[in-house]
Amino acid sequence: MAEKQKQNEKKVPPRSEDFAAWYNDICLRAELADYSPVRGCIVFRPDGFAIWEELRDELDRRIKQTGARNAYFPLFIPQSFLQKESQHVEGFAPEVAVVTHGGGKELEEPLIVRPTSETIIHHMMTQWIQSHRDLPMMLNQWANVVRWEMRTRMFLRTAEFLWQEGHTAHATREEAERETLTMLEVYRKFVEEYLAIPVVVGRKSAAERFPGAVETYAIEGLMGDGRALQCGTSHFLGQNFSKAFETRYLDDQNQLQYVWQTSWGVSTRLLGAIVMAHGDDQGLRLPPPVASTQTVVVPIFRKPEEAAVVLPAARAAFDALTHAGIRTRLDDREGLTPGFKFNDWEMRGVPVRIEIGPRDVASGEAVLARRDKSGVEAKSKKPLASIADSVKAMLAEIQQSLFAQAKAAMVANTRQFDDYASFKKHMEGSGGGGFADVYWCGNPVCETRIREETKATCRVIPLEQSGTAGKCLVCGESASERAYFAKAY
RNA sequence: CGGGACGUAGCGCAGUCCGGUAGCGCACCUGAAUGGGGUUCAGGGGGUCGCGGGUUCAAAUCCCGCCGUCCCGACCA
Repeated sequence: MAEKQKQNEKKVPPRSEDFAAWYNDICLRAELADYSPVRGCIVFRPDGFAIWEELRDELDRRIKQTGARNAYFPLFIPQSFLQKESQHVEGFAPEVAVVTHGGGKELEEPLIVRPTSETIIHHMMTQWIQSHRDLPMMLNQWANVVRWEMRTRMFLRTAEFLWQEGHTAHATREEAERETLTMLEVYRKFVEEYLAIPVVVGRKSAAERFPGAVETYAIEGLMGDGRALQCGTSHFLGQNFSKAFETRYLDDQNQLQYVWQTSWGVSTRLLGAIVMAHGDDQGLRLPPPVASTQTVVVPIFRKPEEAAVVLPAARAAFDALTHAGIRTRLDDREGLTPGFKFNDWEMRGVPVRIEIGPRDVASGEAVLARRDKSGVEAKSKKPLASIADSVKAMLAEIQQSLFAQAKAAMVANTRQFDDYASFKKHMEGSGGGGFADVYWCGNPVCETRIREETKATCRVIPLEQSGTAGKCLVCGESASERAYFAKAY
């Protein structure tokens, strides 16, 4: 009840007090999304969808640079397709939505609403691939998928979500493995550079692997509460699907061969990652590249004669910024105090706010307030004449600083443990606990014990290893690799 | 799917025990003043009390049934 009452107060609940309530409240208040009448589904409001659009456009460019091309496959998939790969069906069947009726009649074969598109895309690839000259085949699609989840959380887990799923087929194992890692690196760079969210990169344990994959790789971020969030995955599928779907080609020796495949994706979950990795007590803090409003101009005046000088100056600044390619808004709403507007735009995460009042017009300056800092550090005066240059430079600095802050938080929240008791004690505490960097022998029994006793799971086995061996945190047997464990979303 | 709570204005809630004119805060609309960090005052609009049935002169309130939502546990991008 206390949680509900907070939503009605003016102030955002402090992030540190109740992270879950804070997160929900921010998503709703900043108008990123709203609940829908359909259980488990959310509505993306314009401010939230704009972030997705910016992110999507940039990632789409980067994906195309690797040689993949976009296509679009149907939402409906024959139920029998899902059943062709045994691991795959086992993993997805429980959460699949099934269409049994259409046109007023029961369908001869039920259709599933795609939870992911491996099966239908591989089915089509089988038709399209005959020769080694048809390879590699690299496809990507931007689509919605449905997974019937029992528990949902805004952006992080919803019954329907938007994503990008890449599917590639290659002549050799080596080439497919290389593609898997290439895309993993595309995701790492994208999430770190564009969203300013630092991640750890690595391989998933067998238990966390994508159903049907030989190997799954992921990038994992750490959220503001110390819990981990999987931000993107890249799977090496081996020949599991090509054997199930008979996807074969004739090689240059005229021998029939099964193709080697990959799939990789990121979803609207990244919006949740942005909120949780950067947000603070005042609300959202958007990385400039994805902010639908990068800067807002707030004119300040009391009397009509002040408005007469301030408003034209504010409009001139707005025009200059817009012409410089900066996504700008002019907040000339009447009847709201400047203080209210400041708080409002801070809550919505706008990176730079520009205050223009009579004093500023007189001195030919404007007050710039940057969202990545607080207090006196956040405000500075800049000449109105070159406002666009100042804002542009500031946006770049903010991007760097948001990443640096998130990186520092991740480093501070990553701890090495070499005895199980202290690890367990640390993870048992309330809150996330951050990343635990530990030696693990690779035995699923040890992994299960950790999960059951601490709720932490193996997030990733980092690609970069020191090379030195140690003893497994749980069983004490020799372990050749370190793994990151954390409580995850 | 198991355990708990809840459903009354757009949102958050009181009223339910003990039946008797539908209430508060926020938001919204109008007006005036205010305006460099969440303004103030005045006036105003808005509800088949989740749905269906029953008891009663009378039901938000009591009884029965249904539906839905949220929280906690097992599975998941």
